[in-house]
Amino acid sequence: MSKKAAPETKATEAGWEQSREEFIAQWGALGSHWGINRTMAQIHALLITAPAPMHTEAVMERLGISRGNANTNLRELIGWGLVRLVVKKGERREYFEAEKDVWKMFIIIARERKRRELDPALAVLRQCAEQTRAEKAGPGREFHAQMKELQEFVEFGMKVSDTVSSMKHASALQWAMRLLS
Amino acid sequence: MSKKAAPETKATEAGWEQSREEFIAQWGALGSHWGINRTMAQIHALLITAPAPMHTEAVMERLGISRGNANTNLRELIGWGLVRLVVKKGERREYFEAEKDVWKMFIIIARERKRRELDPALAVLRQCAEQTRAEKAGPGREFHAQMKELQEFVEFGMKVSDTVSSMKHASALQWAMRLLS
DNA sequence: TATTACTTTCAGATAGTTCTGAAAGTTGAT
DNA sequence: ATCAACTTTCAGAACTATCTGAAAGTAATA
Repeated sequence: MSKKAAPETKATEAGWEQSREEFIAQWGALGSHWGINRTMAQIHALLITAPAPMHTEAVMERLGISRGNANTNLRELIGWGLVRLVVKKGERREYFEAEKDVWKMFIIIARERKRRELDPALAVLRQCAEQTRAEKAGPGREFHAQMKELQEFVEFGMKVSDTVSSMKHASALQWAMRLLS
Repeated sequence: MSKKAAPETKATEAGWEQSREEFIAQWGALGSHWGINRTMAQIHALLITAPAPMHTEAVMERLGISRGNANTNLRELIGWGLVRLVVKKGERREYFEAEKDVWKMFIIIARERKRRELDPALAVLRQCAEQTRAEKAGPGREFHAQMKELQEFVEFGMKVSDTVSSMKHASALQWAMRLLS
């Protein structure tokens, strides 16, 4: 009875484990739409629903993926700050644990997406606006105006995003409540 | 002098056309990070900076892409509502024109992303929360709580997004200003 | 120093996405 | 009904992203 799995891990819980399976699979599929790769999203889903930290081997087995794949995507998740490395004393291998607080997750993802999607866009817009500043009339002027407008819009959006993501959950909630009412 | 291009289209404007080239190329590259395909983003960039509506042939030539590709992506852009079909009387072929208002563009994109990214996520969460409602204790209960929490968070975010994207530009601006100060 | 228990890397394989171009379809004019 | 001018479709080609697995790397222990 003590050879492989922990005593209560397999027998009792068919119920929620089945939902969990579903959640992992679907979350993975959604990852694609979110610009996150499928495996990474699946590992994330697996870890946020894990009752305890898991090691690489366990992740590999649970999702049926290769060691290389598991390793790369775990590192990537750590890079995002969505997963932490946990060392258990007396153990060599590394365990992984996901950030479970929803608001923190949201902020992390929002920041990262801003960095990857908005920052480079802004750079392009600024450059284009700059280069055409001298245009005095005609389509050149129009183009300049448009780049400028886009640039300002993006900058504005970024400010809003920064403000929100530096709020504590409670104050964000309060603020949003006011908006909705 | 009247055979092909409008009189001032080619001679004067090397300057802004070069920036425009840059904008189109970079915007296309960014499209990938945005979950939009490169060609679609390029066509969009081309059209929002076009002084006048363009037809398929012109788009193909300007971007060096095939007819099939141009056609498919133009339709897709129309599907998003980012591009309108324009018919010129006395002409058979279809011209295309992009929505240039930044706020309108933003709303269209926000709605579409919500539809593609949030709606399906919500469906998964609801289902998972529902299926584990009966869990009374242990990891199953934890899982249920987590799905519920995520579900509520997403629902809340959707409400905020709906509220914002039904605002007129001016009131959104005013609202955001208050937030930032 | 050698061994063991892990982690990391990366070349090539696989899977997924996008593009081409030619053929088929449509529409309006004659 | 036929034609010319366009638009749409789609099978296969080209490209891109992701994954595998085995080899190389690392670090603790004896």
